Amino acid sequence: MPELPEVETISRGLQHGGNGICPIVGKEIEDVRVLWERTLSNGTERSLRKEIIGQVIRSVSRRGKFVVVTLESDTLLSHLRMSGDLRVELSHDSLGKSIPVQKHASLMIFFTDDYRLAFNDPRKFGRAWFTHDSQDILGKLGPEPLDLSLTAARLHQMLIRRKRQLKPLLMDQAFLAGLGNIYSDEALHLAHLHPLQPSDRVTEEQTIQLLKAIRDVLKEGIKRNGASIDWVYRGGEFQNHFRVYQRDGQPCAICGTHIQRIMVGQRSTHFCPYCQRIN
DNA sequence: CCTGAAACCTGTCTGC
DNA sequence: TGCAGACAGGTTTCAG
Repeated sequence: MPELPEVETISRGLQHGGNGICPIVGKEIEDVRVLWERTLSNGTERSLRKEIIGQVIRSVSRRGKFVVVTLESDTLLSHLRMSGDLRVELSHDSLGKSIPVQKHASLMIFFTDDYRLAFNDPRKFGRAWFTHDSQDILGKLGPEPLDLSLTAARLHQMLIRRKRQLKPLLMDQAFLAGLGNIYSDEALHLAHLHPLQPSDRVTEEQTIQLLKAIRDVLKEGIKRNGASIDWVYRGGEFQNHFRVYQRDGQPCAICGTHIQRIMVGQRSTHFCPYCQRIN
C-alpha cells in the first residue's frame, strides 16, 4: 500500500486540495454505495447510509496509514492496503450525463454538489470503517514516527525490550505507525543497519541514527508527494530517488557494492551488504 | 514471544 | 502467441 508519505499526500489533498485533488471539507454527503462488500469492515451499506447521509465533512487527516475523515458525529476511516486509492471526481459531465465509476471502484460517497469520493482498489484488500470512536481502531497503533514526542531514548527502550528482526519490527504498525516495505528498506540503508539485525542489540547511538533516517526518508517522501510504482500512479515522484528499494544488482551510492535482495518476513528486502552489517 | 506460511485479490511482467 | 509462475506500497490468522 501506500505508506505514510503516500497517505499523507492523499489526506492533505482531500483536506486542502493540491496534487490534483479537490478538497472535500465542507461537502455534504448525499448518498453512499458499497460496490465490494468486504471493503466495509463494520456495518452494511444500509446501516452506513442511514448513519452518514446528511452529514458534512469536517476535516481529513492521517494516522499511521489510515485516512481519517471526520464527519459531524462520526469518523470514516480508510486503509488503502496494497492498491487502494481515493479520488474526488464529478458525477456528471458538462452535458448532465452521468460519468461511470471506475472498473475497480469498491466504495463511493456522493456529495450534494455533484462531486463524489471514489475508493478504487483493484486488489480489493482496502478497508473502510465508520465509527463513533476512532480510537477503537487507531488506538492499537504505535507512535507516529514524525511526532517529536518520540525520542531516540524511548525508541531505544522499545527496541531492546523486544527481540525481533529489525525490519519486520519497524513495519509492525503496533510498534511504529506508518512504515511499509519501501520506507523501511530506505531508512535502514540510511541508518547503516541490517534488516535482520536483532532489535535488542541495536545500540543507543544506532537508534539515534535510525530515528533520524526514518524521519529523513519520510520527509523526503512527503516532499515528493510519495512514490508511484507499478500501475498505481498517484502523482508522486519519490520512486526516482530510491537508494535501495528495487535496486538489487545496482551499485550502492555510498560504497559501490551491489545492492542485494533477500526475503524477510515474506517481503522482498533490499540492502547494501557492505554498509549494512549485523552487530 | 518470535518466525514463517497462507490467505485475501487482480494485474503485470518474464521466461519457456 | 500462450501460459505458468513470480511478484507487487499490507494485514490477519494460524502453526510450530
